[in-house]
Amino acid sequence: MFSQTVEYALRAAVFLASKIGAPQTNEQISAATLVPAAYLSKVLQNLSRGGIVQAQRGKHGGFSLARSPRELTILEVVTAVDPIERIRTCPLGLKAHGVRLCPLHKRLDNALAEVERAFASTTLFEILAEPTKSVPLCKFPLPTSDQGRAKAPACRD
Amino acid sequence: MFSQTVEYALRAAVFLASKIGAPQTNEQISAATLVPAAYLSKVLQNLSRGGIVQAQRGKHGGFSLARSPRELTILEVVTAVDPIERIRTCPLGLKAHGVRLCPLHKRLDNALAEVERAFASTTLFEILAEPTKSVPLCKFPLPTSDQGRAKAPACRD
DNA sequence: GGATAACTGGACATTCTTGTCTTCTTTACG
DNA sequence: CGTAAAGAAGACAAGAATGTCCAGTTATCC
Repeated sequence: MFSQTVEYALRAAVFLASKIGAPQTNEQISAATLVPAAYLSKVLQNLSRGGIVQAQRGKHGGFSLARSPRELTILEVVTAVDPIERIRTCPLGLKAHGVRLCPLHKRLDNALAEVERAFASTTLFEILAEPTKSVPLCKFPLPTSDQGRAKAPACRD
Repeated sequence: MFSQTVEYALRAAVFLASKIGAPQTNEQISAATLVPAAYLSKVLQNLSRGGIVQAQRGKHGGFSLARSPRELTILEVVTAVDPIERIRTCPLGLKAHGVRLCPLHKRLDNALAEVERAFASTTLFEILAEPTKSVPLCKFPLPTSDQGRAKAPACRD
């Protein structure tokens, strides 16, 4: 139900959030997130236009998050590439319905609202900070011992 | 975020729910729901295969709900034409993630689960029974007086 | 049983999403 | 300044979703 583009954008954003201060090239992001490089560059362009990431051309260039992972939400990433379209007026174009949606569309819109709310309430930071055995984008599970727990393990880079 | 097909299927299902005992032809449903007739017939075929509606060929034929509106949920209609695909395994195909989704995909899947839950908890009957000024698929708002409140107003047919 | 009404199924067209490729521009570094 | 690294932009290809059309099949009625 979420588009491929949304999935790709989130992978890229989460990856960049784990690389603060170190711009990543399209190739590097592609390798880490398993998103086709040629398409990823389009997605990153949209994220750039949407103010989610910053692009730097030339040698030593690449993409980096434009804002702190602590304030960047899933919703903002999604909105930059494939905005959730709330149902604001009757899809049948019935004038009588206008702003007041019928019970059917009210429920559909409520579901959209709930998704929006959920996405708006999670930051990239939270996703990276969550203790889990499945580190985002990481091939290897966290060691169960507490060796190397000092910081999140570096993965796929 | 919901496909056109889902929107169309729900319109048709709600309409049929308001016409229990009276099969409606593809043309009638199309006229009432403003769904292109040629495409609607495909949607209805899927609803038929999914056991949501019953098709009757020949003169006086048409489509009718296969089950009671009181037990038919939005989710069942949606599932028949365009199932919500929950995220069950890591979309990157990382073996280490397997069944345990990473925090990112866990949240995406939670959103899907929430939509599923919301859809599963609403029946077609509830949608028709809800007191509102915007009757589903109906061109005209309910009269504010209580004349003609005996049953839901007939609309678009 | 013939005519008519209606769904069925398949072929086709159109549009949108996803994906690829090539050329251009910008930047850093020697 | 020249070269190489990198993103930007546009054209194009493939596939899926949406939409249209038509011939075939089934059911009812006279």
